Amino acid sequence: MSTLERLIESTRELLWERGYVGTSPKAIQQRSGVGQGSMYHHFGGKSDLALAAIGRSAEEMRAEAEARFAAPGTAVERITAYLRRERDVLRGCPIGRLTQDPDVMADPALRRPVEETFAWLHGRLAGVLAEGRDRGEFDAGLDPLATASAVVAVLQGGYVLARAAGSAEPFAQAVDGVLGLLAARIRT
Amino acid sequence: MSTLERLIESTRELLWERGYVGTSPKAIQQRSGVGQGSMYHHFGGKSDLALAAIGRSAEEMRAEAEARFAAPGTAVERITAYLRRERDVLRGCPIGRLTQDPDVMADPALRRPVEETFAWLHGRLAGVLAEGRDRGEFDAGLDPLATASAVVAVLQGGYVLARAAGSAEPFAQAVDGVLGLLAARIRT
DNA sequence: GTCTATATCGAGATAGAC
DNA sequence: GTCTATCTCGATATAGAC
Repeated sequence: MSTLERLIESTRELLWERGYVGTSPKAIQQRSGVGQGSMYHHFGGKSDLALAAIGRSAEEMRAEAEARFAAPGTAVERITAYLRRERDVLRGCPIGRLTQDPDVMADPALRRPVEETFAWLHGRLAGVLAEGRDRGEFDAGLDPLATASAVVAVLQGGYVLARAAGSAEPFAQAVDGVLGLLAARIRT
Repeated sequence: MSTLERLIESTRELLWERGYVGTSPKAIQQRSGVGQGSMYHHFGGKSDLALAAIGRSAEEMRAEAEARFAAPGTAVERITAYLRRERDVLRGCPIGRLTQDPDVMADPALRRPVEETFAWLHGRLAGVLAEGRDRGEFDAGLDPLATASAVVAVLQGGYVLARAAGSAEPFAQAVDGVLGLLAARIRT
């Protein structure tokens, strides 16, 4: 892996584990095995590194979601596949966790990818739900926008509950919970 | 307000705004107006202050929730009141945000109140849902444990979405979403 | 109880040699 | 491009006077 690549990946991991405030340039150098001078040659500083790392996480998150949304199947099947996809629950969401980082939210450049990723996700999920409703899979009273927000929130909140409990179980239970509620809206 | 009180309150606010890693003893002294020597006289250090502050937040969170759960009304009415209660959405949850703090989760003493608060909340909500189901308010297929997890997750995830968007709207939408799904399980 | 002085270490860079 | 030296602050205390 190239020096540049190792810097971005190490920053990504550290932001994921410790957040922006909790990540130091020195820690990035140690994890990547890249020297001080080299790091500052490739990047302007901590925020510059973070921008590259966040961009990559956002891209990956969208690709993972899109793969499920674009797959064949009913709306519920695709949403179920999205929610139940394999993931390291206790690690949490690399983008969602940044939301709690005051220095990230205070910097427009770092904040934009966070905002855009969730806006895209919400819109895409609402689209899948609207499509399902229009095809007659759901009863006509289902609200695609509100339901999409609830689904995304269950994911993000599921991570919180899992970390609080030190176990992936609350996450799985929360996902089961929304899917159970959603199943009741399927037209028979 | 007493010196001790000001220290705890200032720590509580700072943990809420900036997390444990992002809060320094100096910042606590400045916000509280308490001097260095005085602070270290009353508390052993940063983690000791945090323990007192977290304990207070946890207590408050439970009291706020219990007030809604113990009120008169149907299960859905009480859960609606809990979810729609007035709150400063963009500030987020003082306990949930700690979940993203590696130094909090690594310290058993700081972690315990976080874990216990969510365990209590989940159990209490599941109890309200089970009671509603047993009274015939819901259809018998409703799963109280999974639904309770989903409801708590929507709250915690709603904060994440709101902060990402810089607006309280996604939170309200997510709450509307679960309540809309839950409403469909009410026996007519 | 509260204050000021002092100490150690890491954060976050910049400078210039190689 | 990479390395080492150096710099300035702030984080997090401890010590001892008042």
